[in-house]
Amino acid sequence: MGRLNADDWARAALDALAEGGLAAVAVEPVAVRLGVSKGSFYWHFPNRQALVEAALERWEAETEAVIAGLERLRDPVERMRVLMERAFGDGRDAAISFRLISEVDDAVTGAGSSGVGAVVRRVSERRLAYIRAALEEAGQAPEEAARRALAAYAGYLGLAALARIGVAADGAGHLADLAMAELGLPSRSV
Amino acid sequence: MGRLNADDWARAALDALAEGGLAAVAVEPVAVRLGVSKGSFYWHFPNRQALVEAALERWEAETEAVIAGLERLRDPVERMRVLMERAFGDGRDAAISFRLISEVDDAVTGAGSSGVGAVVRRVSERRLAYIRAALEEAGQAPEEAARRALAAYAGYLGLAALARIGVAADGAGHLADLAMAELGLPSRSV
DNA sequence: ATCCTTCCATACGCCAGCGTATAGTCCCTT
DNA sequence: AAGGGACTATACGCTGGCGTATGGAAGGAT
Repeated sequence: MGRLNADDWARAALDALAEGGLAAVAVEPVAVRLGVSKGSFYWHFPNRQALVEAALERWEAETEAVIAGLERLRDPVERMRVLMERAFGDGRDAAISFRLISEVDDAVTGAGSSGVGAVVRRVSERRLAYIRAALEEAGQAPEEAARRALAAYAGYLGLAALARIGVAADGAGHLADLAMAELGLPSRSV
Repeated sequence: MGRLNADDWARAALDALAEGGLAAVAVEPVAVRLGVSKGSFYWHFPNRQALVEAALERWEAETEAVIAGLERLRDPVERMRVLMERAFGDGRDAAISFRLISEVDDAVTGAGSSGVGAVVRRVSERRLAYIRAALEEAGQAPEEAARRALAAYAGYLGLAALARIGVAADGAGHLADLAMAELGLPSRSV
């Protein structure tokens, strides 16, 4: 592992975030993870805050990438099925999402000092809006779509949390089917 | 606020936990919250770990108290309705629950150094088992009851998370009805 | 071959929180 | 009133993480 660039640090920071939460996105620990000293870090970034922001940026970009990938599917039901299977198959994103939300700066909705709140809120809304849109495209009334999207995404977050402590068995396909049912969509091709 | 006892500290620690997560259950900050210096703390407790455990103990006891209260209701459907209204009306317990889960010691399922994992797992299972039992008593098949209980509790956690960042409007009664539907139970007296 | 840019290591000062030691203060008992 | 137990304040050393300063190495350009 030769020289590093800012992106290597951002990637490692996101990994640390998934594993240990925001507190783990710390300069010295991540430096150890990269087998390097923090002297390297302060070359690429001005401070720790910038590292956190870089990790969040990557996370947000991943959401956009997933959505962009789904857009190639014409059938909204198919899009949701692929999304659910992907969502419940991974676990990494759910871990990040959940941790981020729970660690949003103490001031509940207020403009947190670190700006984490804004990103988390933006990404959450984006995902909900995307699911809502797909459900409406599939023929559901706006109100019903909103309700189901919220229930499904909340379930996604909660399930990830429970899976993390080993309470919910994380059978991938099984959970995806359950989520599809909650969305009011058929699990297999009509 | 005269002299303090260990219970005062435990109560304050649980408050801190609800607001700022495990990291906020720190000796000096809680001392400030109590308007006292940490000299007091180390008289009542041997170390910080003991304070965390005391807070967790209180939290677990609250769960048992709620269950004990529900047991006075004969109809399982009624029990669940009261539980859901209480659950979605408060928000404090949900905040504690999902923060605790998300902050369980980095080693995912492993025996965490602080023992937080064990308590969280125990409480989560207890709640799920209680809901499952009520659903079965209400006539649902074991498998269905397990599925619905899990979905409802996961939704509870996720919704609390989303409400925290202001994404899900937290209309109390509305959410309770939604949860009852997810449990496959009627929202109002038959 | 030398220089300059890029990247990294080491050493330092700083702060917050943990835990300890020590010296109180208040109140209750006798 | 004197003594002792219950509770608290203050001061200290220690650790981990932040940020700075400074001095290299490594490799391409000339």
